[in-house]
Amino acid sequence: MENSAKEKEITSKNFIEQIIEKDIAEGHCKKVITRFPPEPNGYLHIGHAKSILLNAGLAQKYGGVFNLRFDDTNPTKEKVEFVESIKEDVKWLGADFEERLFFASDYFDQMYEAAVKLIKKGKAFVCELSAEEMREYRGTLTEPGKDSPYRNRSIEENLDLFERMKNGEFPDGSKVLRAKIDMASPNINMRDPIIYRVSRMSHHNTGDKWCVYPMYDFAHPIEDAIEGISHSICTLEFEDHRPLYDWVVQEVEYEMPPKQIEFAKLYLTNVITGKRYIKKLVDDGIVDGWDDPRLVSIAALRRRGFTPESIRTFMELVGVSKANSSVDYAMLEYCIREDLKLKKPRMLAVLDPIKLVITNYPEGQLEYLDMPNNQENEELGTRKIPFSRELYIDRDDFMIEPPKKYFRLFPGNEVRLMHAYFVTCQEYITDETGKVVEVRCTYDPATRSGSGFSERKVKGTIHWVEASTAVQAEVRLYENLVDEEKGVYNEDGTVNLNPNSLTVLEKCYVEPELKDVKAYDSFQFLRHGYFCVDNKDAKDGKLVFNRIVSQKSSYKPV
RNA sequence: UGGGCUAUCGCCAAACGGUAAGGCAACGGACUCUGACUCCGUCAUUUCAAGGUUCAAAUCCUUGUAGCCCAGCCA
Repeated sequence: MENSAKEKEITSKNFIEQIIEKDIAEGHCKKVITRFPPEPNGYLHIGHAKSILLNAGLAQKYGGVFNLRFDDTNPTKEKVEFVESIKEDVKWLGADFEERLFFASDYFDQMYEAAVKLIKKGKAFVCELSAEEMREYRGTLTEPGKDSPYRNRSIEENLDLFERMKNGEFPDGSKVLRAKIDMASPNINMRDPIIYRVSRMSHHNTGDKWCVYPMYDFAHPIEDAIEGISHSICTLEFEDHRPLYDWVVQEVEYEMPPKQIEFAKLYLTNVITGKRYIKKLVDDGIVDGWDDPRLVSIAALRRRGFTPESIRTFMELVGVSKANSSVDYAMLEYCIREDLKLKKPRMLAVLDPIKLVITNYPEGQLEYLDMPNNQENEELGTRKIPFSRELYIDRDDFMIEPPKKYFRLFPGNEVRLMHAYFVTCQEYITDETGKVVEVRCTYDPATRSGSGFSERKVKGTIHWVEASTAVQAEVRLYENLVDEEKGVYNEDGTVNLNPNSLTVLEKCYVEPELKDVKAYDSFQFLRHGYFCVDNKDAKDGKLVFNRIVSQKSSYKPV
């Protein structure tokens, strides 16, 4: 098959690709090696997905490799359960790290040696200032700091002290190892930064072997250098750390040192990404855990029914730059519609049912009609759908007094029942409150779908399910978790919640074909949008569908 | 008020001194057994602002303005 003209390619190169290509051209980089280096201290969200797919994509594009490395240098915050969930999410996104799964903690020996090397070069010293003193000596944003009184210890003393720190001879927080750089630097990160701290704590990977743990600024460049990372891609807030990164790789004397490149994080409009806010929502029972479909953790997106493909496309559309920006959620919705459109079967589902009785259809008769699974993709084949005298239709497909340009059912009007017959509304029945409970129609047998009938046309086509064979299901509709009008956060730091972020429809009817669906199966429900079987709640026998995204509609009732 | 970074359509984002790509959204219209999809059309005489250099500036220079990040023994 030829690529159709609609296949558009992004031809421009982002700034990182330009840097990499220049490095390759100038011989600074033999092989492109990238990495995603999460700290295993929480669940991944869509922001991480950008970094994962960026790094993995770059490696693939330039024939290099991509590593997954856990940056586990601070045992106080890390847990093995996060290691597992992160591995799962990265794989699900399709970022292939193959066997290259690494842990920063596996490099602790090398980092320790590197620290010793710095001490021997006179570039690091053991400091005994307390945390508060350290802060005072550091200076401020506008004033330089001053040298630690411990800065000029002899190399021998530093070596001895550092070894004893490692051996656990000193309590937590009593001593640190600091790089000797410049207390007057306008860049606070260069004011003799701490590179090792004492923490006599058990580590999830190395157990009780270590009593000292390296700081990020020291550990990270070494991790990158050990793995031969060519381009160490991180977010903007680390820009100020780059001089220190470069200092470390230079002083530890790595050949072909990695190059740090920063890009802007992904923000989405009207979503909550802050860990502490989400935690509060979970604790308060407002959302159903970290994988609540209204959230944008990878687990939530998966449960909601987003596909890895759609997220990859999204990241390509969003692009990479250094400008802080917030991408419209509609772009994500576009990507999932685009991905599912031709791949998924289009099914009949009635979310808010009213009964429709065809008075001139033989009682007790059940016929099966042919319906394509997806009219735009014949490969998905066809199926048989049952039809009889009694059906369900959606409440908003009938109106007693229709406004102008309403094409669906109303008294006296004829419409097509999708893939079935034309029906004309003769009367309707209401309950004591005036609510419509039943619509009574007559049908024209000559108008059967596929029969080639063309005597007359109808303006509206509505969807339906056969009443006796229909399967009951629960459908959950999601809206933004936050109130768009008011903005995400209040002045007091609380979140402006949208009270209608979740609508549960418990009495929906879907066609019998959907009886045996599996978790993560997804479908288009005609007129309603795309839906995914809930993998969590579907387990206890209930048939639960999450709406991934609604169908677009240009019809605006007046 | 020290340092670093950023500013191009409602939202992303190209353009690298040669006369403002593209996508999302929106809005018209055609088509339609989904008011969907598809198709066709509209949508920045101007790039945060003001000056300057140049035959030519979003791109270079100057001076401003706005936003983000940095003073963890977190990453």
